[in-house]
Amino acid sequence: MADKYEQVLELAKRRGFLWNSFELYGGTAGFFDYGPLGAMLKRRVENIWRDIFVINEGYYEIESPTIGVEDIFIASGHVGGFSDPLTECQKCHEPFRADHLVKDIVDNPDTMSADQLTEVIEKHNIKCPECGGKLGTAYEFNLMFKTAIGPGGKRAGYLRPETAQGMFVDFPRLVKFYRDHLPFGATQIGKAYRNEISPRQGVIRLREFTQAEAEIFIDPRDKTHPKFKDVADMVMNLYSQEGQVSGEIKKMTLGEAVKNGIIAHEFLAYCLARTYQFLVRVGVLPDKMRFRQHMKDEMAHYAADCWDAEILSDRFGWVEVVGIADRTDFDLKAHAKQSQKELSIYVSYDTPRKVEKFVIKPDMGVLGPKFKGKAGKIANALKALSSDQLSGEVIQLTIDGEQIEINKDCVKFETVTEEIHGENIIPHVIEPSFGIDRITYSLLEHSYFEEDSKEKVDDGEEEQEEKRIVLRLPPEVAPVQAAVLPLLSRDELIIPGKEIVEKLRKAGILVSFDDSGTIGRRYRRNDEIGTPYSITIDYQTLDDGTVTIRDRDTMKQIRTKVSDIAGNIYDMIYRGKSLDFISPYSPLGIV
RNA sequence: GCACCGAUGGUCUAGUGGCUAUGACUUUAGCCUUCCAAGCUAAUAACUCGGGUUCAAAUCCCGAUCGGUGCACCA
Repeated sequence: MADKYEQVLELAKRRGFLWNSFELYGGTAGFFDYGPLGAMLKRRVENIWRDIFVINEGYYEIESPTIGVEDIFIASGHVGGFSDPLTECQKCHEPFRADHLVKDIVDNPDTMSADQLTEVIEKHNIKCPECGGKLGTAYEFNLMFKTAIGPGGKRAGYLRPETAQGMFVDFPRLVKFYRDHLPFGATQIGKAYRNEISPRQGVIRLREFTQAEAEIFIDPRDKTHPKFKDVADMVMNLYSQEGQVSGEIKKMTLGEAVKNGIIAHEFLAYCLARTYQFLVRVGVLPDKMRFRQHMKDEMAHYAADCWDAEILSDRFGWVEVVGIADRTDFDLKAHAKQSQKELSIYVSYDTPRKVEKFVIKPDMGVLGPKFKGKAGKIANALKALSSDQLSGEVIQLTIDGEQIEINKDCVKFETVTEEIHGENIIPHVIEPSFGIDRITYSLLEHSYFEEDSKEKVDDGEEEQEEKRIVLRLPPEVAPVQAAVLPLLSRDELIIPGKEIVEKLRKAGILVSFDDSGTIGRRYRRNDEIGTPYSITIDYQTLDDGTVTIRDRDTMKQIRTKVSDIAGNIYDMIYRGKSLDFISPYSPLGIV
């Protein structure tokens, strides 16, 4: 029994959406090509993402290299944490974590190299816990693809396992670009790479995949969102930590969810809303979508809250397609530590704070000439003293082992009240991270419909049902936006058809032309790839300059003037107008 | 990575240790055709790869690759 995945993938393969990569050479698991229609579809999905996050939210897109230097991934934890030392039983071939096997024997197995672990295993004669067989040499399996930068292989480079680090690394530049104001965000759409041990599930788990990520830097003291009120009434399927215990998905508004503490704060909830809008706009069915909160033990230790957008797929069940996390200041702190640079931003207080401060002012006019080269050190030593120590007639100091006496006249001190206007803080990061490939696949699956066509052919003995395959893609993401079809394959219809093609192309519409076979067949061919509108040229076109536009989903047709079609098609694709809102052409001016 | 199952034109599939390896759909060219795939004529196109057994292998055996399923893995 063919399931939907099989049906969708068969269509995707046949019509040029998705192909297994390197098929010519036998293929390799974990890699997919986007064919002509798939690449266009994916690009349109990405552009809608840009429209929402870059244009509307104002989080500019950057582009950083797909190869990163080692320091980045030491800081991010991918070099250490993204790999595990494995050892395999030689007899039953079961793999085990080498460090786990020796943890009762040595103190810090997780800091040991694979060679050291092998040594320990051999010395203590550790056997396979499953079958008692001999264990093989331990090796590190890191999920990052490693390469060498430059000749000699001295400098390690890694293909990035996520795009996020690019935004973190550029943080100081971004702060300047956004002129020292929080919140701000930067986004990136690009490839990431993970050398999965055994990728399965087709396009769901890839070794090379496209991420669209936003890193939004916010003030940790204020996690509200100015536009939250616009989305507070949106109803979502929320599968919270509690809900997962009781197995209950709750429909509720985002306003309620924040108020009841189910979602940690407004900013995160706002990101959920935008994610929902994005997914629906590209063609994911709202009923087959939910937001699942990470359980406490599932969440990274530093994360304040984390929600995944999940999409229901026929074969794979609920598939994570987006992760939305409050990563706090973890990433910036990690890079600050690794790079030895301060990664913070100055923020002003609403009202300046008054702080009492004890100020010591050594009189350099006296100290300088008297102590010459030592004057600087003496001044610093004086500044470190407390008011008690400064209160005597003579102050005793030890500088470089030498006793020095300073007259109290040489140093002034006082308590002053200072106004502090702000401070350097490390922003928190809200990170919505989208798996574009999974989303693209999901919307294909959600758009895929097989319909029984109304006519059944009675073939004498057996009755055959004719089915129509339709991809009900939102017009905005459909790769081919309109098809121009002469009713009959005759020059007098083909020539005006080709003129219409040119006209639509000039209007920026991706259009195909097809004059082969019967008209019905051509409609079906276009239904199958999701072309939303078909324009048919018939003999009336020659008389009065009108054509019909056929709607993919309803199969309804409407007649309109050739001079109007570019505008009409554009409005229907990009402005959400439906066929019903196009005024039909009538020679008498009567509708 | 382990175990089990599978792999035949673009798609779905028939088949057998032995002549030019089925069929349907698709596609292409042409005919026909005034609106929803099924008319006519023709054409293109396949046994996953490597090794072995054999006079002969797409078929049997072994291995690899890819795909599916279960286990492990999925920061």
